[in-house]
Amino acid sequence: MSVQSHPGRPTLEDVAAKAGVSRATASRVLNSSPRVSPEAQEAVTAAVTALGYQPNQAARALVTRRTGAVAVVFSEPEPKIFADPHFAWLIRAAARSLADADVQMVLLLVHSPEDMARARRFLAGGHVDGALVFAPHKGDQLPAAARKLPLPVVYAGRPWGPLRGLHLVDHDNEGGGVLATEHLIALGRKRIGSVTGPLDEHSAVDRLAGWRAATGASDEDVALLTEDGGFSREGGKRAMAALLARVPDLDAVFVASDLMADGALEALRAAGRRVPEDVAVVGFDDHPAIAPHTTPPLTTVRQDTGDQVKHMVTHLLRLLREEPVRARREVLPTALVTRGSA
Amino acid sequence: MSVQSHPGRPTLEDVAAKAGVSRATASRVLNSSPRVSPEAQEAVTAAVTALGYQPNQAARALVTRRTGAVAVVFSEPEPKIFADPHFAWLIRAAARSLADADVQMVLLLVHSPEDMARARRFLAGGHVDGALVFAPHKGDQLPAAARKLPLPVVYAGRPWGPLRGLHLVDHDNEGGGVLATEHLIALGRKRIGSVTGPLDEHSAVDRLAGWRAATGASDEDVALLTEDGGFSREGGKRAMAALLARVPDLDAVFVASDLMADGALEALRAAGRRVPEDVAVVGFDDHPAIAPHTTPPLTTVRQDTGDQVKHMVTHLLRLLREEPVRARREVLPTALVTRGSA
DNA sequence: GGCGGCCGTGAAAGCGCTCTCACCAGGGGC
DNA sequence: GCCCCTGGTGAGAGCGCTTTCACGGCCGCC
Repeated sequence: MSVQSHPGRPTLEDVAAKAGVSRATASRVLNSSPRVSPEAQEAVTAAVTALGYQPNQAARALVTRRTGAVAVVFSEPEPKIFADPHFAWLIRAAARSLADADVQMVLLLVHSPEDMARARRFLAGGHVDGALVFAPHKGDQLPAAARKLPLPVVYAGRPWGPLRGLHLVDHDNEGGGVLATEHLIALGRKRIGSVTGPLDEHSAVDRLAGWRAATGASDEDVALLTEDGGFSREGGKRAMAALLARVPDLDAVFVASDLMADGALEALRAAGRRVPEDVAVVGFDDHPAIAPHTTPPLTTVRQDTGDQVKHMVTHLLRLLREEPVRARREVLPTALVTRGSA
Repeated sequence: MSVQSHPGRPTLEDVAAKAGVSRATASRVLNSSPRVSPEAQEAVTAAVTALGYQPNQAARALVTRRTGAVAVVFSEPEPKIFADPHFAWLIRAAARSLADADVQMVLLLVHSPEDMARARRFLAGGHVDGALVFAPHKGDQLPAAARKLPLPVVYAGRPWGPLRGLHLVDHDNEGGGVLATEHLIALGRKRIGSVTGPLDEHSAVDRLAGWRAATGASDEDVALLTEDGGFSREGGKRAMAALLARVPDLDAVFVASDLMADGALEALRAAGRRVPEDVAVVGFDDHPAIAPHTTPPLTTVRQDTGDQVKHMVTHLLRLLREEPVRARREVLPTALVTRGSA
């Protein structure tokens, strides 16, 4: 004989009745409030399992003003999201970190102005408690729009525009660039070029800055020795070919992403240059699906993307709980991983 | 002077007050109920914009018993989700289709038994109105678990286990396999092999069945002329190499995915075979990031993944609205796309 | 002119939960 | 012996919305 007199999912009322306590006490047990007697605790727990009770999220959200969901927003032109395995990686890392924290992940992919409007509406609509935003490109409207929202946001990397008040988790891209380039210098290389990412992304700018700091390159050097590879495999190939044509005596290159480095290696093969004998190559990312599998295996700068996302999630959860955060901006270290290419 | 006397987001009450109507009428306008006078309509709309009103989802969900969210579940071993661009494509297609329908997408990635338990709990928890499930592997517990839930679910492709009562959108994989193989036969090829996907996926089994139907292969032929490439680039390369070693006079091969075909082409190059002169190759997927860019460009069987996901979403939404669905199972057509490889 | 019907509207119930507040024991301090 | 405090509990308000129900006014019909 069931305590429920009505159909459908059991409510807290049903649980309370079955446990012989009030709804308030049942609620206290569910939210593990300290002031509940062991007996009540046990009775309620038993009733919950017996009834297969699941709290109604909507009702809970209505009173707590918490949805238990977080948006993960990628603002990136369409093709990128397919071609670059980095994104799959980021999405997966976010899914895992958020699942571990028992918050649900609502994925927003922003490709067009309409998508932007929709995302803005969505974020303003109170569907989520906070957001993780990946919007690296210069001119992206999202960060500006997001900061008007009364919604905690943590950025991946440094977005463009004023940083004041923003929370972000970045990697030490410049430091990584220095690491890569100094490694090449230590190998005795003299003509060191760089295939850069698109310079409308801070990460690309910073990695280039690292190369420049280590080489002490002049403006003319930069124009001569660097080429934008757009963070794509094809772009890396094209940029490498261009660099070789312009600087035939190039003996090393710092390529600002593993995906581009894979393309660059192809271009070097096509040009008949041996790696690392003729040209040493250092990548960036230490992407597990790329760096160990290139020919030769790629020496690269390791950045732990999973770790970055984990930090972002931790940071956001702290903001949601209104706990003090150590710093608004976290910068994670990078490290050199030596393999065959340099 | 604001009508609101309290801080925070405006409520429907505020809108109603500002528009000079009751909360009920304001609600009717928001839900575009037919029986509202034009004046009331206008007044409410004006008040909404003036106040920047956004309905509280939780409150709405509480009474309508609708969350406005749908889960998208991928049950797939971990490495796959990185390496295969197909997934990024699926995720993007789902994001777009769901966004168009104004429902939010909650992404669930299931890699481990713990993930499974969590996903099950989540789906049972009433967080979402329905689910799109991608769980192609034999032995996956998810479909069995999901069918116990009082939750509309639409599957991508044919899951294993009893199909009774399941809603799914599949591609005509067998028909595609026939198409590919008959094309090779029409080219006059005599020794036609196949690199298959993992045979714990129905799509792989069906594509192989298509090849078999077209070639009329015996069981011994199957053992000799086919090799599992695991739907990965590396696997395709390895399987192709094995096939070449076993059947030196092979003059054509149907490779059951573009990613594997890319690997197979590499293996053929390494073995010094010309494509299509010595060995003709037909892939499967017509993946836009792969098929047009292989060397030579890949002749392949087109399946429109975006379309599949769109059908899944439409089907699910129909289920959610409790509208009649034409059929529980939809099978989308495939078509041959001729490029350079065959 | 009277009446039924329909249209637009508002009052109010209630969705399932959390949390404040009040209450009641019981124990310890004076 | 009285009071205060503390730990456990329950009654009930209220979160913001949808939706039922009842009501008043207007039209058209006989």
